[in-house]
This record gives sequence, structure tokens and C-alpha cells, in this order.
Amino acid sequence: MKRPTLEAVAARAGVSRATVSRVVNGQLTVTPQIRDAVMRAVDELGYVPNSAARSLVTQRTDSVALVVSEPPTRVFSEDPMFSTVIRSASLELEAADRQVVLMLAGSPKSHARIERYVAGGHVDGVMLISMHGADPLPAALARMGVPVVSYGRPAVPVPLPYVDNDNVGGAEKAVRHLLDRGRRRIATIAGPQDMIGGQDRLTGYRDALRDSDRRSIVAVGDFTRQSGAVAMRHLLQDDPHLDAVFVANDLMAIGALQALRQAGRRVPDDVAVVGFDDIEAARYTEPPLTTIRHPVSEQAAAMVRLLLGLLRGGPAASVVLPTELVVRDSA
Amino acid sequence: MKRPTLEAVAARAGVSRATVSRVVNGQLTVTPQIRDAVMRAVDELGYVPNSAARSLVTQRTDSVALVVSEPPTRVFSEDPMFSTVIRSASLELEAADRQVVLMLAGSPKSHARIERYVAGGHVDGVMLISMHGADPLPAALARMGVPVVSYGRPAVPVPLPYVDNDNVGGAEKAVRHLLDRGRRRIATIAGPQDMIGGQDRLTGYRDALRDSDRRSIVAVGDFTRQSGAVAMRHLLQDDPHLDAVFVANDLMAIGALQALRQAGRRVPDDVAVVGFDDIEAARYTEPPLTTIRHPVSEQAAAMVRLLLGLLRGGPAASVVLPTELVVRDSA
DNA sequence: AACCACGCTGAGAGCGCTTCCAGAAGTGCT
DNA sequence: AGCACTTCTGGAAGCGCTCTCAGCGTGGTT
Repeated sequence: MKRPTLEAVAARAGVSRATVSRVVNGQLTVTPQIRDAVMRAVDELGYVPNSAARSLVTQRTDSVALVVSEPPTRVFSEDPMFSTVIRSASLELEAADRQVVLMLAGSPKSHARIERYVAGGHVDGVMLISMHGADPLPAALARMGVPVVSYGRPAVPVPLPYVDNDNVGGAEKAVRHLLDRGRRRIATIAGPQDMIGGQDRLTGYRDALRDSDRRSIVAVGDFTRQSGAVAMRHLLQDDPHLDAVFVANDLMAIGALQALRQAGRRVPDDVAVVGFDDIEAARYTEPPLTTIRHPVSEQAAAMVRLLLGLLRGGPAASVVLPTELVVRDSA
Repeated sequence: MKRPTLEAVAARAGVSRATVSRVVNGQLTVTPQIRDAVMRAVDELGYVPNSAARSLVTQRTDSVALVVSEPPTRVFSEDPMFSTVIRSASLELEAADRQVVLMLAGSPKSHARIERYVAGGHVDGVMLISMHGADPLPAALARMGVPVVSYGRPAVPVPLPYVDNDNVGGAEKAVRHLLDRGRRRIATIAGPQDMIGGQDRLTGYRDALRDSDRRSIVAVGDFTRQSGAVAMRHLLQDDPHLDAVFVANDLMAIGALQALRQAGRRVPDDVAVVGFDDIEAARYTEPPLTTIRHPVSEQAAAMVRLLLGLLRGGPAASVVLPTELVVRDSA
């Protein structure tokens, strides 16, 4: 029971292979009658074009790689954002009739594999989700002539179009909100400084404070809940009188809330807390977390559109999406 | 700047295309000298085989589809298990040098797309992650001669090898634990009954209770946190004297804890709670949640191995993995 | 009536690879 | 030295498709 080929359809419809090919590919230069006859033959035989044969001649594959670089701390794979990005990107690509080939870029070994794969022309383009700075993959892929886009701004300057959210602006918003509420000693728990999100959010914090005359109080975490709790304890030791803290992501903010509770501080009365990301769990903390929301799905969708544009020969114009302050009870 | 072909490598190495092909595919019938010469030419030219041409003749694609059927409630995409399964399956497949094509099966429209895709021989096999019963996709795919395996037992009886965890046994363990602790009125918050996990965990609860003379008290949720809270309130109305509840997943258990707190019940003093899944958040609830852990990563890896076995012509032997009771403070 | 132009179809080449088959070269034996 | 046998390489076919190009038929024009 072999799959029918163009040949078989052509024989059944009493036309040539070329004509069947035209019909299947939707060319309009075919007489309606013949067209119908071919369509009927296609249906009857259950014909589906062989993609290997097709891409052999067209040099296209109609599929793109979604390369996920995992940072050392593995937060990413436990992060709900991971699935949101994958889901949104997949939906958007499927709407454009492209297949998604998922590739995990953990080890250097897998880097080689991915480079080979992409160099081999198995995919028309690459979407890169890489959050840590030292990653050589973006540069490597960018070099080999395949359209590549990045989810999030690449940490090292590499000529790669990207879609990011406004991390700096978001952090500024958060800090300004705390200032507006009359907070005077505003600390921050920053993210890892080898991740661009960690860097930018710290920059935003500093920028917002610079305009006021407050001094900055910084602890650094690694975006995990535990590290947030640890950092918060350090901050409380360093400056027992702090009355607000901007935390670079919600996971760490949840850890910080825990640490504050254990230290006997009331939130927001004694210490106000603002997070970043607006993950699901931020709604259910005690008290519910004030945070900065950024549009993860839209960012992923925008990334896909950017890549599809490149595939059509469009311009490589990076996109930065705005963030939004979500005020709940913690600040 | 075109990619080099076999032809080019052959010319450079001074041999025929056939020989280069043999070397590239690791056949051992080639003289070491020639082999080396070919390898050198491959390296120098940066040759990478064209997969389209290769699969055109071999009829293999070396890639498998990972089809994710999303249940109506969308818990799945917010479920951390989602990314765990994808991640684990990807790693296992990459180790076997197979590519992962990710496909979302949301709408009936996408079903048609997936069937076409698979029927078109674009992939060598299919892994199905489908949790709700009415899904026609498993049966449809099973019918068309492509190796298919399922993550989780298919809800409708369909001749499809699967890898599942022991939902029934796990639920029994949970309830027996509550019985051992001397609980007398043990309710359950069941999952959706159109999902196999929901069904089986309820069965396990009933089985464990049948052996004792306790009566069952059942509320049904949809695996979301909110539905857990709602169900818990109903249970408290129905039977204010219940002293334990087995909740069919942790997300609902977290909702139940919330509802219990609001109703002024202490956990575990007044009401003991056992969840299912052992998600990350279960560690951080107040009090930490006693729950049933099942090996998500291993289940995914086992599914991959099962499929790879099928591709090699192996037997279609389904696998059921054991679960484990994790005792924390809530019961 | 003859010619031209246009619209449509079919023949055929070729995409890059694997693999069968035949033939060349090398080995051990009589 | 000659033969059978093994080992290895190259020629060539063909996987299923697209697309160029030539050719045919039709209708309009002079």
C-alpha cells in the first residue's frame, strides 16, 4: 500500500504530471474542467504531495527551527513563559503553513548538531530563544546566511533582528511607581547579569533612581525563587530601613515575599514589593503581587512575523514591545 | 554561494559519488585511505548532506512529530508538565539523532492539517500527547500505518501503544495514606471525567475506599486552581464534617487549600489534603502539600524509546510507570 | 483565406542522493 | 602461471516533484 504519486493522479485524471502539479499548487492557468478532473483524482486516491521531492527541487522546506538555548540555571524550562512562547510561535507559524522543528541547545555538542542541521538547509529560517550572554550560537547562525531572528535582544552585539520587550522602561515604571507612593529607600533584587533581561532591568532601576536623589541598593539573584529569598535577607541585613524593593522577576519576588514574612515585615505597609513578568502565580501570592506585565505571546508572534517577513525578503527591523504596570496589593 | 553536493566532494576527493555516499553514511567497505581522502574533502568543502534528497530515496525523514492535543480548558499549556514532557522527549530524540516536529492540535482544522502532514510521510512516527477523551486524532493516526505512540493511555480504546503512569495505583496510595492516618470522612475532588487521568484517579479513590467501609464524597473540577477552590466549598457544604480530601491534581489542591483557609479549617488538623502530580508549587504551599509524584520526564523518555523501538520494527508494548507518595505537611 | 498571437498542455530535464549491479583489482590456491 | 574467489569502486538508474520550453489548437485580424 504505497502512497500515490503525481504520476498516478495524472494517469487517473488522464493528464500529464505537469498539469497535476499546476493544479495542486494552485496555478490558475488550468482549464476549470481539467482542474476539476484532477481534483477528483486527487481526492479519490488520497494524494498528498511528497515534501522531500518537493523541497528537493524548490529548495524550500516550509519549516523553521525553534532553537531554545537553556541557561545554566534551568529556570527557563520550568518557566511558564517557555511554553507560552512555544505555543504562541507554533500557532502563528501554523497559520502561515510552516512547520516548527524544535531544537534544544543545551550543550556545546548540541550546538554543533544545530549548526550542521541549519547549514544543511533543513529549515528555511531560525528562531532563537537564548537568554544568556555567552551563547556563541546566535553569532554562528547569523554568519551562515540563513534568516535568523531572536526572542529577546541578544546579549552580545550581533547583527540579528530581534523582538524584545522594553525591560528598561518596565523597570523604570516599577521604580517610578514606588517613588510615587512615597517610598524613600528602594532596593532591587537584580537578575543574573549574564542575561540581557537581568542587565536591562537593573539599568532601568538605576535610570529611574538617578533622576531622584535616592541611592541604589542592589542584590543579585539568578531568577529562581530561592535566590530571591536569599537576596532579600541580604538586603534586609544591609539596610534594615529599606521600605521598598523592585525585584527583577516574579519568581524571585515570591521568594522575597517569603523572606519578608519570615523577617516580620508587613507587605506593603513596611516594605512595598514590585515584581516583573506577571506570571500566573503573582495573582495568588499573599498579598497579590504588583508587577510589570509584558506581552509574551505577542512577542513570540511578532518574532514569527519578523522571520516570515525576512523569508519573503523583507527588512530586518527589530521590534520592542511596551510593558505595563499591574497594580495589585504588594505596592 | 551554493552548498556543496556529493558531486563536488567526489570531484575533490577524486572518487565517485557512490563512494562518497558510502563514507558519509559510515559504511565500512571503503578502504581507509580513500575514506580519509573523502573525509578531508568533506571537511574542506563543509559538505552537509541534503536531507530532502536523502529522504526522497530512503523514504525516511529521521524526524518524528510531537503532536500536542490541547484540552478545551487549556490547563495543559499553563501546566509545567507540558514543558517537562517536551523537553525530555526532545532530549531523548536528539540523542537518537531524530528531529522533533512540534504540532499543536487545537481545532478540527488543525487535525486535518496534521493528518495530511503525517499521511504525507513527512515524519517517520508520531508521539501523541492527548488528554481528553473525545479526541478523534489518535484513532485517525493509528489507522494510517504510521507508528504512533501516546503519552498517557488513550481515553477511548484504540490500538495504540502508550506510556502512562499508574494513576489508579497512585490515587489508591493517596487514599490509603489518609486511611492510615485515621481519617474517617475522605472526600475527593476529581478531575474532568473526559480525561483519562481524571477517570483513573477517581477509580483509584473509589477502589481504595471500597475496601474500607467509608462512603465516597465526590466533587468534580477541571484541573484548574479555581475549580479546586469551588469544588472544596461545595464539599464543605455537602459534608461539613469531612476530615480529609484527595485532590486529583496539585493545581486544584492549591485551590482547595485556599478555600479551606477561607472556611477557617486548619490543614492538616481539621482536614488533611493530598494532591497529585508533585508540581514545583506543591513545595511552597501553606502547609507544604503531600502529594503523589509521577515521573514525567521518564514517562516522556519511555515514550520516545517505545516509538524508536517501533521504528526499528519492535513490539508495541505499552508501559505503565509507578508513582510515589511524597509526604509533606498537609496530610 | 492565410497568418499571427495567445492560452493551455505535455515532454523532459534535473534537483541531490542511495543503491544495485557489474567490473576491476587483489588474494590465495593448485 | 593460471584460476577461482573475494573485496572494493564506479556507472547508472531512479526516488517524486517542479518548471522551462516547445507545440498544439483556437480565435481574431488583415
